[in-house]
Amino acid sequence: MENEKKLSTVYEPQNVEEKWYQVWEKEGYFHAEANEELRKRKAVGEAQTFSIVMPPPNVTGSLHLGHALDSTLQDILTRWRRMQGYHTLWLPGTDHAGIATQAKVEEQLGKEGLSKYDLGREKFLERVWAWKKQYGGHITKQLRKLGTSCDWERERFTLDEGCSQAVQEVFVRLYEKGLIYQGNYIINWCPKCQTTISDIEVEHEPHTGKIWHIRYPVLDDDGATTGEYLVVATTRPETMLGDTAVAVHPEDERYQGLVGKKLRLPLTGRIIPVIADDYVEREFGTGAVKVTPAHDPNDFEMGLRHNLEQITVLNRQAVMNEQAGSYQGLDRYEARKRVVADLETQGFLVKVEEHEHAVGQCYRCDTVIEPMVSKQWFVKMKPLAEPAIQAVLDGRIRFVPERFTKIYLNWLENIRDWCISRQLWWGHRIPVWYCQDCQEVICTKEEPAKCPRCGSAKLERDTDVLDTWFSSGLWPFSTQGWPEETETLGCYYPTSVLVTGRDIIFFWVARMIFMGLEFRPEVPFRDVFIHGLVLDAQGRKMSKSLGNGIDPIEVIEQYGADTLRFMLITGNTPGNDLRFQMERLEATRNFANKIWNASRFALLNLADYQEAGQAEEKENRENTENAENTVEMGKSAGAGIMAGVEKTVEDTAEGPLADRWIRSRFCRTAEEVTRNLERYDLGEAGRVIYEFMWNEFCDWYIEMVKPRLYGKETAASRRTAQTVLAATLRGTLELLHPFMPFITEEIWQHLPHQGKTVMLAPWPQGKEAELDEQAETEMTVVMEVVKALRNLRSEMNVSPGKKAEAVLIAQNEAALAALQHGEGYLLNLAGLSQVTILLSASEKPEQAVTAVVSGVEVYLSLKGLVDLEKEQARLEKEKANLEKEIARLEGKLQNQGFLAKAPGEVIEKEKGKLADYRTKKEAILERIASFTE
RNA sequence: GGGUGAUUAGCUCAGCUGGUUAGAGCGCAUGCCUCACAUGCAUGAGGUCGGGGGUUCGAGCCCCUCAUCGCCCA
Repeated sequence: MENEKKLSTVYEPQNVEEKWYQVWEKEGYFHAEANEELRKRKAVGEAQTFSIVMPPPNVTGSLHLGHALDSTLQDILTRWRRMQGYHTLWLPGTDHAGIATQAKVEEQLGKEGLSKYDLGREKFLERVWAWKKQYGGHITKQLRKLGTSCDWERERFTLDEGCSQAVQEVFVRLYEKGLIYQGNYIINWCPKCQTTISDIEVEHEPHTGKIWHIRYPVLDDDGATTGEYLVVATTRPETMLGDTAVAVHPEDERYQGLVGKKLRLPLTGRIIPVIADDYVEREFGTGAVKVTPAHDPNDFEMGLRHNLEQITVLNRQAVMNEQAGSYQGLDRYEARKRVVADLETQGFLVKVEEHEHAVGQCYRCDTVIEPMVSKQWFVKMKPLAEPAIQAVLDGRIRFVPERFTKIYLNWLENIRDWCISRQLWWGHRIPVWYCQDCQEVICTKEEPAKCPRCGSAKLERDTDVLDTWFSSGLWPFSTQGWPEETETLGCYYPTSVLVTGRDIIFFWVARMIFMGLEFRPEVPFRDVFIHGLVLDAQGRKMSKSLGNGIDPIEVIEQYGADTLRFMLITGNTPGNDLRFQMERLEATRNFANKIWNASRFALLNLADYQEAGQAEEKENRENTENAENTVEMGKSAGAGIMAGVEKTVEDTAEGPLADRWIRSRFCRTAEEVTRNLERYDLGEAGRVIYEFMWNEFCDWYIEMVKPRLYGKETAASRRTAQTVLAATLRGTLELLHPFMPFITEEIWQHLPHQGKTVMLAPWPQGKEAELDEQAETEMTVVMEVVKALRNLRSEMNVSPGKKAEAVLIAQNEAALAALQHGEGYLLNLAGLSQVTILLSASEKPEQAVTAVVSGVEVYLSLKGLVDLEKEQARLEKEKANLEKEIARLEGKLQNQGFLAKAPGEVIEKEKGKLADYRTKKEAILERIASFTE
């Protein structure tokens, strides 16, 4: 029995969450309508739409905390706007993730002792599709557990038919416009993944390596050695086999005489020139650099400037090739050792030093990238970047927080062409065919039957696929049916906001912007809302290798999705990283539990509160009859009372102080939450609700209305309390719903309400009529007095059960009124048997301890218990405190500069404070004096 | 090297356009199983707001500079 009772006081999210998600999805609450009528109504301003495309997670991946944060933010915005009456579309989907997915399937094949070449392209792709089918639903199921209210009916996949159409269309159009070209350039080659990767997929990690100083013999005009040497410094000696020059700075005096001279490359004996190029940093190494145009991006550029030969010495496995002479067949690191050893024995090695430098690695597998010259497809970036820069500069697209604008602009302003071909099989195959007879290059959406130039039918398609980000870049419109002019596009494009992590601005955000601007008349989204990363408790990135990752699904199972969501978004401010701390998770779980118990309290006291509106109540019950977890909440009120609630709430303008106060506070809270949501400060919005719910609603309001609910006052008073309690709790749950969708729905269903789901309840707005300045001021006085009394009790060790007597002396009429209105609360909340409220009494209590709050002298009678010395010490301390403040304020108010320059209201405020402190001090002094009499 | 963020209570973080006796949660101390909640209630202790300059009547907030940590770019 006792056990059972204990259980019921704890909120158990598991059943609740599962249950409600199914209802929501089944009822179609997530679905966004798109039709001509809506488009027209939107056009004339009769309807508003709100749309987000979800950053598509890797189709075969699992949810991590980054997704959880990202999705929670999007869900909050979507649910909030939906409640505000917007037509909302949150479009979900997944990404085919070229390299990642292919690698997983290859790994699987490897376990069977097979390689993709054993299967061939077609069979291999069948395997990948099968893999996708098997694991592809995993992450979307996980997203559902989180409560995401996205329109699953519109779920898309970057490799589905529609998206593929869009990709082909875009490729062909860019090709025809000359913005896609094929060429031999230096690219980043990953020897492990066996594909090119783009510049931003290369990560630069600092490494402690070595730098070798090598002497290259100088030749005279006849090709004979002069006995002179030019010493170069390099971190990659093995690439010297592909050197085609040595470069020095044109103004470097040390080497003035050498420019134009020839050198004999050690080991190979090749004759190479000394060139002058201002790329060379004079201070670095010896100021002379070997130039290997085929294996270094900077050398490549230099090579173009000086028309140098490109000699490729490494093959695609990063093994030395036939150009490497006797080093052929050696891995690049093995070759390095051999080259160095040979240089040393042949006397060309001058010295070796420790050297810290950045090494480019593959973002996926960490393998050191090999820059290589290779024939690849590129997107010409300058013409595309320009409008993308402009759109942000002129404010058509806005970054939130604003500081990310600069990061975006910097990148686009220094952009290089984008290598988009990948030597993979899993992806969008490049829509280009080569005529085997006349070498014609044919770029077209439909497979051509014959060569348009020579008529040959011997056509072969390009074997490469496109960078995954190429298709992701089209996501905002490819998912909405483009290139068709669909109703969805008409209703929901441009999208309202893009929500994503700051690590993905270049990869994705920038590309969507320039693609969107190129292919649609408008920007793809208005706002870009950037959030930080979720780090572990020590502030490190979560990673597989560190093993410090936390599985959001485990968290959800243990604490509930509501808790995870709320914890993730209230833990920091926009754009900043978040440390994931279990302690905070527990604190948030406690908040959920607090809501649960406050609601239990409310429902227990609303059991007889549903007589009116029987019919609607019945309907309402039908909606919630599967609410099994809440048997104890079962006797809930129906919706029919709503009409009565509205009316009664307004009537309370003259009603009990507590009611007027909480309604006023609720209105302000609603306003503040809305304001924060509008500026994307979701964390602050959440915190505001938390504070209202816990501190004001639970700690004060509920405590204040208990006597009324327990029938200690009139029936009318009880009924009003019920009305306000129900309406305020319901409203707070509505405010909280976007943040904690499950628990709010569960409870909302049991409270008096209208409609079928809190998801579609109107967003609470602060009603002007319910704002009540006076009630707030009076309640502040009451609360301060209660706190003062509690403090006195605590300091004087008055046991909690013991009732005490208090005398309160108001120092002005307003305070007097407040105390009179709040008398009942004072008795209850401060544990008093009796309270005497006076206006400036001549006689003050004898056996009592004292405190002074704004406008009120507080006396707690303690017959025979007052330790005079202790009490005096306490008062002296308070006096000192006040004197310090008074001195500070006096100084301030005597400062002519302050009086002359500060705004009037600030001066008034300071004067008010000073007067208040002086009155307090007055009272304290009087009290102290009374002891010494 | 360039850019950027952080630095506020023991810990994790708030502090919006400069004016509060600088806040919260956790932790800590003390007292409470008060008929919604001990995942709770009440009370309290704890901060020279990283250092140094400056602007201002007034700086946690603005400017300069230095330091430490982190991220991005080269």
